[in-house]
Amino acid sequence: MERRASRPRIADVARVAGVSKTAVSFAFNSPERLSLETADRIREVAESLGYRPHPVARMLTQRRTMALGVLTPQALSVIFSNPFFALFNEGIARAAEEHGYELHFISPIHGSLVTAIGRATVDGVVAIGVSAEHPEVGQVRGAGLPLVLVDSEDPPELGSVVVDDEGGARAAAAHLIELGHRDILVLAVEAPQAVGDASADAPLGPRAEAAVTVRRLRGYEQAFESAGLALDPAWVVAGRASIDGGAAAFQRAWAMDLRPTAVLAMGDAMALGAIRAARDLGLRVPNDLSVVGFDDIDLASHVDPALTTVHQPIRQKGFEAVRLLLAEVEQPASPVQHLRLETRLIVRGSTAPPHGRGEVPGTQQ
Amino acid sequence: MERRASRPRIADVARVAGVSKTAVSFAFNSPERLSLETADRIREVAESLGYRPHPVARMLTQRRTMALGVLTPQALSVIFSNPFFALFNEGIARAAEEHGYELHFISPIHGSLVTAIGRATVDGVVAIGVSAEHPEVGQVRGAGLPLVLVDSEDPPELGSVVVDDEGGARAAAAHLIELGHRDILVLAVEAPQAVGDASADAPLGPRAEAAVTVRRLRGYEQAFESAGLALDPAWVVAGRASIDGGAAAFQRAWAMDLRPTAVLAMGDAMALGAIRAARDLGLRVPNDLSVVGFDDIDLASHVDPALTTVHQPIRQKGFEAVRLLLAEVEQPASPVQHLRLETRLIVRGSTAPPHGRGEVPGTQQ
DNA sequence: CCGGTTTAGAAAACCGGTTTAGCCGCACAG
DNA sequence: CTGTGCGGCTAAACCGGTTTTCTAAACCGG
Repeated sequence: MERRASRPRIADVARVAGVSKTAVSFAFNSPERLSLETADRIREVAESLGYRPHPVARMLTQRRTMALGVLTPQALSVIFSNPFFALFNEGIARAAEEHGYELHFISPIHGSLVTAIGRATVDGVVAIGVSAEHPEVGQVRGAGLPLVLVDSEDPPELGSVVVDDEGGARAAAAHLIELGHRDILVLAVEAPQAVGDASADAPLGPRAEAAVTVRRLRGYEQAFESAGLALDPAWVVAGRASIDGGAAAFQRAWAMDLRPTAVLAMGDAMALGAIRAARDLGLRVPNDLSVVGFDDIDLASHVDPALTTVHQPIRQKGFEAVRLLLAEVEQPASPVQHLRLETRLIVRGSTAPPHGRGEVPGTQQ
Repeated sequence: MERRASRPRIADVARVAGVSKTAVSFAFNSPERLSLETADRIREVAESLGYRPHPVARMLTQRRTMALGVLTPQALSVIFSNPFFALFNEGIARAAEEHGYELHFISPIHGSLVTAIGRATVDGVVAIGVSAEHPEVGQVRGAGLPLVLVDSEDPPELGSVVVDDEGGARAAAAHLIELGHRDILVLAVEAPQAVGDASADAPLGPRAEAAVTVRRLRGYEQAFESAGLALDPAWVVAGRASIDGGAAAFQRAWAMDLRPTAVLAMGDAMALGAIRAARDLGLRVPNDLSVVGFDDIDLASHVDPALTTVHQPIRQKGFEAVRLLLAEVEQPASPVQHLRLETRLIVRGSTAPPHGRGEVPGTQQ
């Protein structure tokens, strides 16, 4: 058995078959330009040698990679441990495989997104958590790659997919107000401290994520105003967008002597954290404290009580982003498209009137 | 503003700077071979033109891609929605980014893993759910790529990372037996029906997953035998490895008039499904039914009651697989390595003595 | 039997870089 | 004054394919 036999090249096949490289290439790519007999013989030889065209060489000549990039300022390991991305990636993946494209994740390498982009061999990029002010956007466009933004519409000449964060937030706040709550704590997402260290090349995600935070906050405010109330900035506490972050933020608020009857969390993970912290303080949810999340991750419907939250179509967001991107990739002349998807409030078991006033829904699945 | 200006090539930089392509290349890769002055001037010109070496061309000459492949027989969208893979990918990602490698997911394209592998531009591959009998293994090796197997040791000449499935299963069964259970239902993972259709090129995952199933089943059996009992094949029911699959399997067993006091599920999702189904039948967990899972996914400790399960270090499995792979990639001479990681039983709230006999642990977090 | 069109395949250019071999001019040793 | 070594850079080969251009033989009608 042949050991360490380095991969056969097209020239090897040509030599063994007694033809030119051209003929071998034709045998695979345009067999009609060869006699049936020759084409068959070449393919047979190729098979026996275990020949496969080298994918990199192929990309170089064809100027396509048949791969799409998913650009995120977060580290890869974060992407995969985050339930939001799990859904988003699922949508992205479904669209990509439907069209026969592979997926490459473009995330900081040794802390640098710039080098990661420089290495990416893709035909187009979907970027999430990134907008105009990021130098990365310019770099991708400089490379001549189509780019579709998710959760940002900022450079308006780029394709984009966003959701109605404002409307969703408005509905969430209105729901609590309608139930009779007045002392409402808002848990905002704080900008994560970049990726590990403040590396030389990038003030990363913060601002783009901030945009989402701002939109949701605006939605909350609108609901307050519509009800003739005002959102006291002292009742807005920021924390990391995780279970622990939510718990910590709630505890901090409690320590500041805030005694809310309800919580508006900007993410389900934070909401779950708030519930945990509240329970540790002896509060019952929803009897003593109502909690509304945001995003509607899978877990939200599986906890007890099931979480009232604002649903946003995360899978679909990924799916559509790839769809728009592929339109640009496959017909470069086509106009960029903008898409805005709806959000909607899903009332489950974690909200009720304050202080046990009125009926208590309990666990209504 | 320059429109559609196609990406500058190295020749453009050379022309503008009045030097050869070689000099430009040196300016970036071996500046010491140029006078400081020339190197600076070239870099300046390159910068002003927005030049970036074309990554594909670079890969071709350097014969490295600085990317690793994650090979799975499952569709990409499955990978991202599965909590097991979420943890596995997290480990993989952490190791890859630590070493400055990108990650490419190699999953069936239009149902064919073979074409996906043919397109993959990577320096090495980690394969999960795949073993000797799969033609894909041969293809990867034929391409001259280092390959590390996860959850299989079958072609022994390949690097591998496995966990002690047998020992974990033994501990799980022993735990139930010790609590006094005798009527124990086993929920096995059934082979998923390939990817969509029975496409021409691949009898995919089934057999490799079956190997894990077999190992766990053997572990259960061993515990039974050690206690002088026997595992009745009629009490082994197969189902899909999901919450719904677990629920369905439990219901099927119930319909067959099996009345277990405990369940050994080969995955946490199945265990959760069994719990749901049992509750729907009016059973209380753990009072009327004890349930033990396998894997210890994140969710396991967050449900109520928290799930007693066999912990396997999934993140670590991914991390170590990449570590072994990189050793082969970076020093091709190095010997392949085999790693076996431990599993351990984690007793939480979903198990108790049968029929409320003895004390009831309740929710002990 | 001849000029023109097909057909089958080869030669060469190309994709966009890196790398090897080598050239040129200058300083320095003999 | 000549040979040698070296710094600084270039020409050309190369990576492994695809694609364009070109050629020789077969075919074809008149």
